[in-house]
Amino acid sequence: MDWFSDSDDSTAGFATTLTEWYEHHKRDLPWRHTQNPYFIWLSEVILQQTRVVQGRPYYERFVAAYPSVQAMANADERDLLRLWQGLGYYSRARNMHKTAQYVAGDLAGRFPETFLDLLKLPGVGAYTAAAIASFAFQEKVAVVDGNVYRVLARVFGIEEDITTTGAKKTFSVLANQLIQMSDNPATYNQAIMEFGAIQCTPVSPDCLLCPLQQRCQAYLTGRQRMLPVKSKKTAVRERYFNYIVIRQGDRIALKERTQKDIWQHLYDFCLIETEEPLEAFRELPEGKTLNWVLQEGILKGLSDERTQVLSHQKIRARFWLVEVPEGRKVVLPDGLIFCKPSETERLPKPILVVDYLKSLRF
DNA sequence: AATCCGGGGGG
DNA sequence: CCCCCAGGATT
Repeated sequence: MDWFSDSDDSTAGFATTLTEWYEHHKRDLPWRHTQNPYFIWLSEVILQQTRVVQGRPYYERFVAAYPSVQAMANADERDLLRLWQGLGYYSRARNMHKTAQYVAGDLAGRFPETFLDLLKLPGVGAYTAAAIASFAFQEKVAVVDGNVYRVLARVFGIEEDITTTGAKKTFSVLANQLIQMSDNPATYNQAIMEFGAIQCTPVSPDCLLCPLQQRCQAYLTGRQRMLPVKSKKTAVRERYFNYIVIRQGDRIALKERTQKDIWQHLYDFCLIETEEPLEAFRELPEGKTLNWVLQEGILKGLSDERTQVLSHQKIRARFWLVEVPEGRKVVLPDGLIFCKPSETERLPKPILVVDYLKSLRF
């Protein structure tokens, strides 16, 4: 399909209009004051599937903690994950560390400078490679993110399902045709994303004050709400987490999550997952060592159900607080280790666990 | 091509 | 309740 067929003039102004809009409406964001690829890369990884307001404070903390790619390469991965705590999609932090070590160790601290070379970095896909290539190195390659899908789908009236491979190709080709009309690819890329985030929002876009109103197919046909087309709804699976919080004195037993599951390499408590909710302490399945802990321990509390919703799962968790008398020699089940409060604080944990620990102090 | 991977905020 | 966010890796 040729999106330019009827009028070259109307689309020629697209990049210009967006760029002008951007100069008047852009937010003042810290990563917009640098062309250093390290900071650009850091901001883009943080902002993957993450709103600016949520990611920004993390960006500030990462810049302060790791002012250079060498500093990040030398960091302990656990500390990186701890700083990432609460952002989600934790493999991003681990891929970020791998890339930092590769750039610092094998490339003498110099980031790759082209889209194709950037694409080879762990955790850097088509979007992030385009962002770095254009923002840091002025390469004329279009970013295609959720904002771009929405803006292009509406302005050009594209009804392809954005979850399909064919549509991704369509949008990428169009976006790269459009960026050719701009003499400043970095600003243009920023502009179209900012426009999607502020003006052409998913629900109730501000069409009445939109500079593209009269050439927006969605507006002209009243289909803003229908575009972009996105078919697949994620199925959410329910899971029941029964946490045994073993405490002796001020120490609590924690365990690294190493299995192929959510929250990989984060720390939580002794976990017994069941197909159905458990209502009573005695219903817990018995493991040999755990059984001993439960026999010798004293049940100090059972929390109400807490839920944590993930993109594909809904976790329903209850916490059994079990106190083991001090001075008692305890053999903890599989992989659990007693941690002092300062150690516990230092380890990366799911928000579900962080919130429970906060409640324990009161 | 499908599925998985977090957490939060807005309507 | 629903949507989706400056996506990427794995299967």
